[in-house]
Amino acid sequence: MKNGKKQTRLSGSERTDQIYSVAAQMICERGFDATSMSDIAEAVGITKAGVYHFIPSKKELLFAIMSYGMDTLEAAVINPAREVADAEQRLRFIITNHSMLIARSSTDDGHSPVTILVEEELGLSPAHRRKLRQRKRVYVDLIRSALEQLQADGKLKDIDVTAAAFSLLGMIMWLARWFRPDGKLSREQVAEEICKIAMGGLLK
Amino acid sequence: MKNGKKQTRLSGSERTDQIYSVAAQMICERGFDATSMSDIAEAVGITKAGVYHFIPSKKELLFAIMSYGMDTLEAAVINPAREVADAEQRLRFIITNHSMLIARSSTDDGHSPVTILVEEELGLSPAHRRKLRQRKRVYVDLIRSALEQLQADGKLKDIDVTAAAFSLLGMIMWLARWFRPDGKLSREQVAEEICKIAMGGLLK
DNA sequence: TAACTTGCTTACCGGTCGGTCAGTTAAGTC
DNA sequence: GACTTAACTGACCGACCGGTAAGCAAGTTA
Repeated sequence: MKNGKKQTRLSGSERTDQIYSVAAQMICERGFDATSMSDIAEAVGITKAGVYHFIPSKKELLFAIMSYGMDTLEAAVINPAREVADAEQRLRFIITNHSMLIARSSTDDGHSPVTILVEEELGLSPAHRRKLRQRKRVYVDLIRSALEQLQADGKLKDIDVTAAAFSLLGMIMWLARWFRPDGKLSREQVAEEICKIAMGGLLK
Repeated sequence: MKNGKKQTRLSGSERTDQIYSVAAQMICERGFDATSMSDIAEAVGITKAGVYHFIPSKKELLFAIMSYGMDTLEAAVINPAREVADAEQRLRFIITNHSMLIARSSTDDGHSPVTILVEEELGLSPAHRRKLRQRKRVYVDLIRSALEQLQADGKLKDIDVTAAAFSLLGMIMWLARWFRPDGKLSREQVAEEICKIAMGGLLK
């Protein structure tokens, strides 16, 4: 111990959790390439080699963080949505809850693992990219099937279902780029606005 | 000349144009960080030092490419839109033409300078970022003012204008992520679909 | 107390990055 | 053919990257 920095030794799982958490925050704020393993190590308070005692590689780290983002989305939006029987209510649920999730994790200069799901695909290996894409496809299919059901019920406007599904997602994901928690609209309000606009554009 | 590669000497402006064009394509396809100056040099057919004879730095290169993307957007969408007197028609013009522009430059694995305007902000210096943000703000203000005019005319639904403007942009920008020229919808069709969905969500 | 495990450090590796510099070579001009 | 200009090369630089090997030191177990 040469300087005043705290030198607390942590248990393996504690340290691992801390590394993932710190790395997630840094990567979301500054980008994957702009965040070096030494940066992460310094922020955690140990050496780079110390980090590699717990983490196999930088790519695995990114994959784990993005998987965590997907886990969050599934837990907060996708799985609960499946419990909603009515198609229109299910769609409303998806829009508002996903919007809230994005808005909740937006800060002034950083994003959460839920939002970098989209941005850092280039850093992944082909195998990892394939896995995450598949999970995303499940989500898109959930939205599309809700739209198709509405179409079958004659409630949908005369629009292409695919274009509708992705336009919906675009509105929601774009939130991360402009929403500010200290703005004039609260998280709840902005989620409500997006739901209004989207449902107005889709339903007859 | 050691191998069979062509060794045509070009004039300064020709070479400069070629470098910008090749670099733009590569950076859009593979990302800014994943494209090294040596990669660009090799693709152009000269040495890295040769590239630096025409280009001051990598950051300037990125800024120039993104500025070009913004130029394109202004020429194809923003400036012509100002000539449309009716607010509703102006909004329709913006949506369809911006969508067409995005769709036109989407390929299977690459994007054009118009689409990376969004993705590679992190690679810019603060001063450059500020300049581009200001140009983007002008565009957002154009959309917002059209919406406000519609609101004053009582044609707009009861929605927040800011949320509406950004939702619109989200739908359009997201196109770059899912539209494929070989898909079942043509560029014109997809632009029309987005216009329908958006206008349906915004207008009474 | 001795053996073992494990959290962690110091020192280092090969490789690549953006960028520079001192020249070399081709083309244009007089 | 001499001179100038400008396109371009080859060799190199320091910095930093992701990742590793060997060993130390603190806690656990026998």
